[in-house]
Amino acid sequence: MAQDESDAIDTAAVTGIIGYRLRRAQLHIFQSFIDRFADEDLRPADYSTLALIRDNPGRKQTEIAAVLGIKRANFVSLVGGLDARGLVERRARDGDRRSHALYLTAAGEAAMRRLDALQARFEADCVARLGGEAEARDFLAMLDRLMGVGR
Amino acid sequence: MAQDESDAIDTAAVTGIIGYRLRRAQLHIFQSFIDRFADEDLRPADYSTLALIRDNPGRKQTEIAAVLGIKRANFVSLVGGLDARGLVERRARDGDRRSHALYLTAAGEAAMRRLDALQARFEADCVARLGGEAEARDFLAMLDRLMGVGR
DNA sequence: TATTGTTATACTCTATAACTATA
DNA sequence: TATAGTTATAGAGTATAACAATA
Repeated sequence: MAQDESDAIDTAAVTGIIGYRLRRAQLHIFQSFIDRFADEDLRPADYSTLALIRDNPGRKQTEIAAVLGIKRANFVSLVGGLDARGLVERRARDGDRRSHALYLTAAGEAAMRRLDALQARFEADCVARLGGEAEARDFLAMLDRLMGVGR
Repeated sequence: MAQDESDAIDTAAVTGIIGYRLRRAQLHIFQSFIDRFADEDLRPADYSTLALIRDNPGRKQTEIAAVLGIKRANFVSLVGGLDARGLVERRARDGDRRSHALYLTAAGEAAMRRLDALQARFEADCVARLGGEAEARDFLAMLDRLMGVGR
C-alpha cells in the first residue's frame, strides 16, 4: 500500500477554469451515452445524424454534415456505416444526379423508435441531475452564451 | 447562387439534447482558447499540465496524468514537449529512481506569468458571457451535477 | 511481484487536397 | 467554373500491451 508521503494534489488552478470543467463534463456525458447505447452499438454522432435525416428527409449529405459541423469528406463513412446497417438510404435525385437524397429506411424508422425512447430516458437523467426543467433551460441558455466567446 | 428550393433545416431534434449542445459549446471554447494562445503555441492540455506542476512541484508524471484523466503512456509525449521547450524539468528523485519529479524551470515560471494573464482574460470573457460571477458559479455547479449522470 | 516511465501500436476523430461525375 | 460525393492521407487524441529499470 504505502500511501507515500503524498497528500492530495492541488487541482484548484484547473477546476476553476470553465473550459476545463466543460470538457470533463462533456467527455463524461458522451461516455455515459455510449454506455447506454452499447446494445444498439450507436455513437452520439450516429444518433444525431439519424434524427436529422428523419426530420429532414431528402436532404443532401452536405447539408446534414454542415449542420452537424462535420466535414463532408468525413461524413461519407458515417453515412456509409448507417447505410451498410440498412438504417439510411441514399436515393438518386431527379434533376441533379450529383447529389444523393438521404432518407431513413423502414428499419431506420423502427430503430429510431427504440433509440428515441433510450435518448428520452438519458435526457431525463441529465435534466434531473441539473435540478429540473427550468434549470435545464437555463443551462442550455448558458451554453448558447458561451458560443459567443471569442467573436 | 440559386438558393435551391431548400428552406432551413429542422435542427430541433438535436438542439434539444443537452449532450449535443454541451459538445458544441466545448469545441467552441477550446477553439477560442487555441486561437487566443496561438502566439504562445499552447494547447489547453499544455496549460493544465503546467498549472498543475507549478502548484504541485515534485510530483510524479503518473500523479499529474491521473488527475488530468490522461493515460500515463500518452502523457509521456505531452511532458516531453514541455521539457523540450525548456518549460518543465524531470528531476531524479532520491529514494526512488523509477519515477521523475516534475518541476517548472525558471523559463516555465516566466512563461506562466504571461499564460496566466492570458488565461485570466479568457476566463473573464467566459464569465461575462455567462452573465457574471454568480451565474458562472451556478454554471460550474451544474457541470458538476452532470458528472453524476450514469452512476 | 508491483510500479514508473517508456515504446509501439491501433483506433477514432478531424483536416486538406484532389479526383469523378455532374451541372 | 462550380458543386456533391468520394478517396487518400496526415495529424491529433486516446486505448492497450509489453518492455527495462527499479522497488
